[in-house]
Amino acid sequence: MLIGEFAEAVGSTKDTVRFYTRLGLLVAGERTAGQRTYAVYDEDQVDRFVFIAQCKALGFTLDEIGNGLREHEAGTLTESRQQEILEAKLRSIEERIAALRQAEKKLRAKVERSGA
Amino acid sequence: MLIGEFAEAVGSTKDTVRFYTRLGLLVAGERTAGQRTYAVYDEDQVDRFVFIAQCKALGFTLDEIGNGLREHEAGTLTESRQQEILEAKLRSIEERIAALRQAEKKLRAKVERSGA
DNA sequence: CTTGACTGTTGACCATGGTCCACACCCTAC
DNA sequence: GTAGGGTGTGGACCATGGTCAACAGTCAAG
Repeated sequence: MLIGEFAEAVGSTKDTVRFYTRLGLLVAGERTAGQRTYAVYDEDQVDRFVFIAQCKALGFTLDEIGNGLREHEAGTLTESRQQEILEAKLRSIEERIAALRQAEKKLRAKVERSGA
Repeated sequence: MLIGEFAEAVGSTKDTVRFYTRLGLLVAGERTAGQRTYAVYDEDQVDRFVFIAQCKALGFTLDEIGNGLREHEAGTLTESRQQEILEAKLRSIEERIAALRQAEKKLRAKVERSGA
């Protein structure tokens, strides 16, 4: 399908799809028409887009997702490697939570001081 | 003092100080020399910079800090207003923590699924 | 009088994840 | 043949918080 239909199918926009394609997160086929070529996306790319969206929801950046997909393509994305990546992200999330908690604690102290 | 000394005093860089000054977070005096004027910072600005740094550590953006400082200058930054701002930030921090926790939960589920 | 240190202005650049715009081409329907 | 809808490319632009580089003026020391 062409980009418009694809974007519609995954609930995104053509611009975002082009952006992901430029980043190599999605792979488009080509259809020539006159002197022009149009990008064509198949069902695999729909799955891929859904996967990307899920990873994003888990806190991965597009860059990290791209690396993961490349590892997958290269065949180096073993179970243990996946485990490793997930756990690393888990740790970084925990770190961010801890940092926010620190700020929260300080804020609470301030609120109590000025509110008391 | 001139910008270099000031930046040194607050443990920052000249570029950052200029950046904050452009944003109106810091206010510089002027000293003319020849056809040029140099920015001059006094002790008040040191305190101000320290305050900004503390706010940043609490999770406020420079924009929010600027608004707070302007309210302070306008005399509308009452105790209750401060309380309000701190509590709003507290809420937004809690929201972010909750969002990260969601991601964490999903990640843990994934880790356990693939690890089991 | 020249060198070096300091400063100012302007504007580009970094990452992040897009969004939007103009311009040009393609195909179909009328 | 022309309008309308779709598409592609290139580039600008948004927020966020700076960072860096080029160019030019100032000032003190040697």
